[in-house]
Amino acid sequence: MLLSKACIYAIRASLYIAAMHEQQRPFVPIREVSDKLNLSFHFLTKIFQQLTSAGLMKSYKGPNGGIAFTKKPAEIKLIEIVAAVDGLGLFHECVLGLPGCGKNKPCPLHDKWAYTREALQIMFSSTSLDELTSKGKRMNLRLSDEISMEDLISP
Amino acid sequence: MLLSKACIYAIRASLYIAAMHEQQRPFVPIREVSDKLNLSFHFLTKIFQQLTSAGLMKSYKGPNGGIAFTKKPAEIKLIEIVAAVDGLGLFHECVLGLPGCGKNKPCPLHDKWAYTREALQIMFSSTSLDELTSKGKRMNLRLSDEISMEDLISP
DNA sequence: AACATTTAAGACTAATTTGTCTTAAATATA
DNA sequence: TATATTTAAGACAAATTAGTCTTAAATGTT
Ligand code: SF4
Ligand code: SF4
Repeated sequence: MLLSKACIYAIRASLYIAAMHEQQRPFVPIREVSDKLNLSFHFLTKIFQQLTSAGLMKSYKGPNGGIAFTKKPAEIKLIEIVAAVDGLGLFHECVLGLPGCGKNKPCPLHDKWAYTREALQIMFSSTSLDELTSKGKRMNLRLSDEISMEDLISP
Repeated sequence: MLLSKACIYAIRASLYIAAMHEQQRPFVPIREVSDKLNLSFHFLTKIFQQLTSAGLMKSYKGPNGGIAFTKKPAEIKLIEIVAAVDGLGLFHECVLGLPGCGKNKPCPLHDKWAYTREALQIMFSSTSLDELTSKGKRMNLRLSDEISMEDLISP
């Protein structure tokens, strides 16, 4: 699996929150996200704690509280979420799990892997949340096996 | 992590066996592989069982026994090993873990992911074992944090 | 036949990831 | 102040992956 479950959930949840952000609802309660996306509330809470401690989100307790991004969704790239949850190893490490990739003489797999690894990195670092949410309303970005971005146009 | 540990070990071990194959030693004892590559003998045994039951390898018991490929290393692509151990999900499934990728309207991530996913698939399906072992002798393909392909030229 | 070598199979343990639950702290509102 | 809402933190449990161990079966050698 490319991304851990926690990381996948983090991205899906981020897309939901980005969509709410566009509707002038910066702080979204975690419970709402977990309900809508059919994710475990407590598990999601822990995931969001990773995102907040990475500086990507801020939280507010109490009624009308919730979590919100610290930047506009247009400025948040998917790779920041991946980095906060799974780390950046995928984009730097050896596909065969050996230490010190490409440090000395590169191996014969290296060129191919380095190319593919960079394609991965480019994909995650060139895609912003708002790009997906705005396109998602037209293009059927699903956030769970039940709901699409389209369903979120009016909450 | 892109590939499971089992899958990584399978590839490393396959490269070792392919190198031995080129030296006219088709059947290699699992113990030799686990010793040289510093892998758990029993764990590796189970991994090889997956490869044999997938038809990729054959085994022979008793003295001078071991395991060997059923085809020449030139004809074995890395993706066959990945398929036998981790399956082909990586090359077909949604990066966000949602079912039915691209079935209905594709999502906005789809084009990017489909491209990257195909790059992965091409990398594994265009690379054969002998390509790595023969280049590996010149180019420093490591099989563990200790051993390079170069070290295997004379056993 | 007896013995040593080697893979097969499966039970078992350990580590990691995933998910649940409880309690505490912060905040808003009445 | 009392109460309801919400995140924080951490203990706990379940599931998956990784790794170990024991016994059996097959094969070659003496
Ligand atoms: S050079 Fe190739 S095998 Fe060596 S560490 Fe990098 S990707 Fe892995
Ligand atoms: S279209 Fe995109 S989000 Fe939808 S299943 Fe495929 S990769 Fe995943």
